[in-house]
Amino acid sequence: MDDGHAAPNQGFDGYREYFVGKRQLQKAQEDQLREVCGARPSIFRGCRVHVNGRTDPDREELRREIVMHGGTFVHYLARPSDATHIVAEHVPTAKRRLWRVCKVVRPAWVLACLRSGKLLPWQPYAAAGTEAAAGIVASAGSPQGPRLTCKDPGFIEDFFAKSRLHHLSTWKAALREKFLDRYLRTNEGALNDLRAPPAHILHVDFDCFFATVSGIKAGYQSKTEVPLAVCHGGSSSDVASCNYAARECGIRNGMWVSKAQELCPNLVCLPYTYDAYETVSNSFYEVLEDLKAFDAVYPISVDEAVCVIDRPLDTLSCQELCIRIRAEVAERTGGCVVSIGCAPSLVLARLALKRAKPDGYLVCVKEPIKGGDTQVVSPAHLFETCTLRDLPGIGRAIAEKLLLGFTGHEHTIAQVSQLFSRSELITRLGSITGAKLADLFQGLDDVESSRMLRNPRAYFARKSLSAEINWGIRFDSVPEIDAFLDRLVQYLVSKINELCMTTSQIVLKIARRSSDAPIEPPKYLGMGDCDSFSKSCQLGLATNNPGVISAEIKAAFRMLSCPAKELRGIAVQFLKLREASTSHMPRQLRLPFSTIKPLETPKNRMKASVTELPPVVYKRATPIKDFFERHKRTSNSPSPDFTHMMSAPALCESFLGELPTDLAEEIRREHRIYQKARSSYLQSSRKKVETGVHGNTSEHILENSEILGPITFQNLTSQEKIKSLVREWISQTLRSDGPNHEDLSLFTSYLDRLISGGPRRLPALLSMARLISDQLRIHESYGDKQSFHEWEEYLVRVVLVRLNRCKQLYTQNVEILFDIYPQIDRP
DNA sequence: CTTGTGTGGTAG
DNA sequence: ATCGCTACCACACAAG
Repeated sequence: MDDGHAAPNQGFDGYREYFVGKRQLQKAQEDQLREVCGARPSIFRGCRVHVNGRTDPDREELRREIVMHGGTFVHYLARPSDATHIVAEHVPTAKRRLWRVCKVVRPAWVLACLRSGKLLPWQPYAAAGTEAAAGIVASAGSPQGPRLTCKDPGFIEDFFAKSRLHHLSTWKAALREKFLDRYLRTNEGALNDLRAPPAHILHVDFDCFFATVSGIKAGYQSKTEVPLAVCHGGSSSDVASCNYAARECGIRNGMWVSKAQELCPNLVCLPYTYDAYETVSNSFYEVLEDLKAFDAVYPISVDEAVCVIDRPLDTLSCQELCIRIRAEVAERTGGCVVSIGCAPSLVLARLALKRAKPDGYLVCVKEPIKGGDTQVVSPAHLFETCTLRDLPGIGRAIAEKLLLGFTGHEHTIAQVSQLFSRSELITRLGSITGAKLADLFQGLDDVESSRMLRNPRAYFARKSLSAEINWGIRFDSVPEIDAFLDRLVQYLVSKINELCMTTSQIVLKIARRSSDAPIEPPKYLGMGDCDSFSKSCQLGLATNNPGVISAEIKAAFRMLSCPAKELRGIAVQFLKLREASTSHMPRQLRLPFSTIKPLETPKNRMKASVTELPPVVYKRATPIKDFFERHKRTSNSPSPDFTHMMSAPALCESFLGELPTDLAEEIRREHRIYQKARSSYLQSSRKKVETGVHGNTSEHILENSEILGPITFQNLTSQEKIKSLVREWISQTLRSDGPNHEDLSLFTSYLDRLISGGPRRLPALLSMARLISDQLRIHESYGDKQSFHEWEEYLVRVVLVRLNRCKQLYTQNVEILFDIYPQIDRP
């Protein structure tokens, strides 16, 4: 095809002659080649090799190597059996059936044979599109186990292991943590005190990172002409990354493989190679470190960093540095290409990087010498050549708000900045976004980005932790979802424990199929068009306790009233993170006061004010968006009726007795969770009434304490007898179904009467809290898990909250550490 | 005015 | 088949 010299321009009659003549010429060339280098090992003896389509290395080079190493080159493949091996980057769809039994290999096979000096098995090099290639991928991935669904226990881990976006997020978080760790220990790798804007900023970024690295791993050169894409497979899988050869055909990241293959039938799909991405990324950051050229290196992502030089440097030195970085990275990463934008601000560096790609660098200076190097440009040049969307933080939605009907890719920054004044931007986009864009138009960094340079400690510090899954979510019933939520919470709790932190606000976010979306979207197991809803929940106390968190999340799911079958996505977020404990003891909850040691010295007072709990405020349960409207919308669906359950005081046990055991069990389980949702509503509204009516609660209670007699529980007055009753009650219910809700209310009201009894009743209250905690500790490894969680929740949400409230009423500056489950170790 | 919740957007 | 994550900011709105 592309055979150096074009076919002679002759008539139809001449073709046969031409081909015969050409074949003789080729034969002669090959004989000559063999003579010239006869001493080479005959690796390909007996092989008849045909090369199909565009390859890398190209057809001529492959031919030379095959012939020189004893093989026969088959120029024209009349029948598949004419060749023993077919070399191709991929199998064209048209040939797939014809070549089904052929050995179709990638050029990498030839290279590998040459390297090892012998004929290698062809199967590992099977070209994309062959059955052998599919077989290799499938068997290499997982050992043919049954595919996991979202109902299976290992689903979350399995999904995350394969999700590119999960990996990107995880890597980013790890890099930030690593940066912070080093910065806090040594102040190394960051600027000490950045008063003035730094002199030079280099934004360094790999060209199509995944595609290049996966390509190299599959035997392609980093700048191959072969169009490559990284994806999981099939037609509705996403192109995670494609190389520039593929982009020339119009293929874009995020596009579906089916669309990409329409645009470019030659496209070669490569599997993800997450390990290799990590390895290359590590080398990348090592290069930046080893260069010792920067005052700071800030991680942006696995394949992207911002390097800062805080001293004046002439333009030529900047260029030399860019060239050096590119060369070093290529050398240390098997040929990967990074592009670089160098400028006096983050925005300009970013724009310069955009224009530098692919495979280049660009230095932006205020006044470049006219007619000088093309790698040096002015800010104005960047504004005239970059589009609105190239600006950081300007995505689809914002661009469309400004340019109705356009995506923001059609207009240059210079054009758009002419169209809008600062105040117009603020009117259209809001005060902060508008002002930010106005600043960006001037080449000034926005506040948020420059915070990274000015205060990296705050910028990189983690403020939340979350996990979400919006693929493969297909449930039939709420208990299945409960089990999933339990696992998701467990996953997050192990993460938060690794961080040695606790959370006091959690959020459940769900995606629910839009009413006009089909049950099954075009993407296999995808979420399709969804509405999203969220419910947040204040915990009152910071905790890492999976039982407490799980119960809240499950209750929150009820509040969102989404029918199980409509659920398409689930997210759980931990907000308001705090350091777990200053004493490094696992799973301690701080209680508000102590009978052991009141703190009085000024020194202790100081300490107490630092570790003091935030005041516990019972939040009003806020009505969620369109709650009743949505409930109405779903009330004729099979989902349980939330408001009905809210008002139902108890289950009729005799009725339940008539039902099959598993069904009755399911109903009881449902009921328990609705009771939780209900009780949190009742408590919060009662609190609202109390604080609303009595301005000064403490005075009122102290007054009452004068007229109250002995405080009883179940007609018992003796503290010891009450305690042994409660001990028995807890121990029994832990081994069975958990505490009865009515019983809990009675006990709570006893606790409340103790509180109203004034400060002298506090030891009794504290002693009850200890008793519950002790019982939980004793029974933790036996008994029913669900019951345990219920008692645990009661302790944290009801008892501890009351103790905390008392602290505000009666005592100040007193604290103890209340060790609830000391035997549980944290990693 | 401040505060908090729920929703939406963006980046890599 | 296919793996549509996650941290963080900003806004609208409601409630005090």
